[in-house]
Amino acid sequence: MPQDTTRLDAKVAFLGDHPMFADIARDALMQLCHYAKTRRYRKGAVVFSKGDPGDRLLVVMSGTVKIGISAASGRSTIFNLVGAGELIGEIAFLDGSPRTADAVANTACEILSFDKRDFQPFMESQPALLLKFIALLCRRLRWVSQHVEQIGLPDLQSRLARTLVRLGERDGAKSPPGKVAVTQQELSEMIGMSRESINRQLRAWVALGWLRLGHGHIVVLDPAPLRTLAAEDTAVD
Amino acid sequence: MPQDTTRLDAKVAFLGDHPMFADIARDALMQLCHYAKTRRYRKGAVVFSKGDPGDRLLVVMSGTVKIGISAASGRSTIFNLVGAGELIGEIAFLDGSPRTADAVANTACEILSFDKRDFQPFMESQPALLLKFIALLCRRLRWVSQHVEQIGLPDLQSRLARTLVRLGERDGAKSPPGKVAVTQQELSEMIGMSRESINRQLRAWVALGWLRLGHGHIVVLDPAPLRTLAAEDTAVD
DNA sequence: TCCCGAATGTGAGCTGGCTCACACTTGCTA
DNA sequence: TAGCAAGTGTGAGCCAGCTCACATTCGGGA
Repeated sequence: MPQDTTRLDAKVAFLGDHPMFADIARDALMQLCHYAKTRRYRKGAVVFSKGDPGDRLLVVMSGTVKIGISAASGRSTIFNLVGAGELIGEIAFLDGSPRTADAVANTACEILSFDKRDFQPFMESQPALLLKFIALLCRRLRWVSQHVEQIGLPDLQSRLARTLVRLGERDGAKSPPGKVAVTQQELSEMIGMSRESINRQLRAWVALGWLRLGHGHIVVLDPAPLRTLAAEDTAVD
Repeated sequence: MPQDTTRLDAKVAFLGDHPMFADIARDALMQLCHYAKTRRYRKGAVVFSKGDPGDRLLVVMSGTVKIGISAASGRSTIFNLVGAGELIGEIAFLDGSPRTADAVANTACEILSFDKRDFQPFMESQPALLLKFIALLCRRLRWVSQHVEQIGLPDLQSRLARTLVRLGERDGAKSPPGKVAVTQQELSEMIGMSRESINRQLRAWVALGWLRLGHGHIVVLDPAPLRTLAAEDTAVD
């Protein structure tokens, strides 16, 4: 099956470039890729839902995925927006309990998945990989903790500023520096404040020349004053 | 030095009972304990501060420790209140970056600490221990993620209810079932709402017979209605 | 090229929770 | 056992941000 070989090659190439898997011996990687499945999702498709068994580890190959919770009331909270190269669903996968959040395709995307049955024995035979997972979990914890910090920030201004800076630091190194691909609706769901209020604050910052707004993205022109606003309690060192 | 032997025995006994270290061979454990230091802190003492190098792994032997951030403005946010047997400082320890939060003794307490120099080589030679750390990090992530979920809950009622239920599930199995050792001030710092508002809501629930309030603790008499209030968006299964 | 849905922009009230300012209660400790 | 600090209880006013209700603008398909 030439088709399968091609796809296998694509998977091996992708993972061989991935910081998480790069150190793994080529033949072990090929072995692993044999078991990995890729699947395409259209925008808005559900990748997994809160409560599902966490029996697969997923890697985003292209597109972006929204990790969050949608309440029955229609209200929803976004924990994280992840892009190509990022692992998702690793928590439930690693500790064997049900998924704690929903994952929804934010754009059309392609996702690689490993079955726990195949991946776990492999993982446990590779202490180096365990260490990578530990590093990944630490990174996630830091990210989520920063999120919790904002609960302490009382006003919209600091919360929004902090979120923009945080997103900017993570994604802003792309094509136009400082560009963050996020809608105001999404910001609202990350921060927990209304879209309207967020829009008003963003406009105010545009007037000051700190930002530029576009459809579905924001360009941070001058991160310095935002960082100052966000600081407030990072006055540690 | 008989003194040292006694203390060593105490450490070995403590760790031997600890779920994280119980599986480790006795002699390896003794080896490890040789390097471990114990230290007492009085109430309010700083165990570590945000920005410090994360070069030690700490285990609370007695008392409770507050993990959080104190802002320059006096405002502070509590991430977690941890008690005897719990590890603290594991994130910075594991990923080698500075501490992301402050740890302050909430009561007088005794804390065991491992130096990274001593512990790391030991850890990396024990894949089983790595898996335990992974499990620990997953538990932490779940805890913190639940915290983030509340950002989405708009009103004080649901946020407070959820936090009480969450604390109750964790600590409530103690002597009087449902007793949570937390002050209203602490609740306020965890939830990010004012102590006064929290007090008013708690009183309302006392009037309904759901709670009993004491100095420095709350007894949840009837968790069911609280759980309902907290649910709102956990309407998954 | 036209259309449609998604995203953004903006005004006008209303109100939950904040702040400030106190009194009261409890339990430790000297 | 008196005193004091920490924790709790409560009123009054005010305002940031919410909700509701639209208009507008963009961008991608048929």
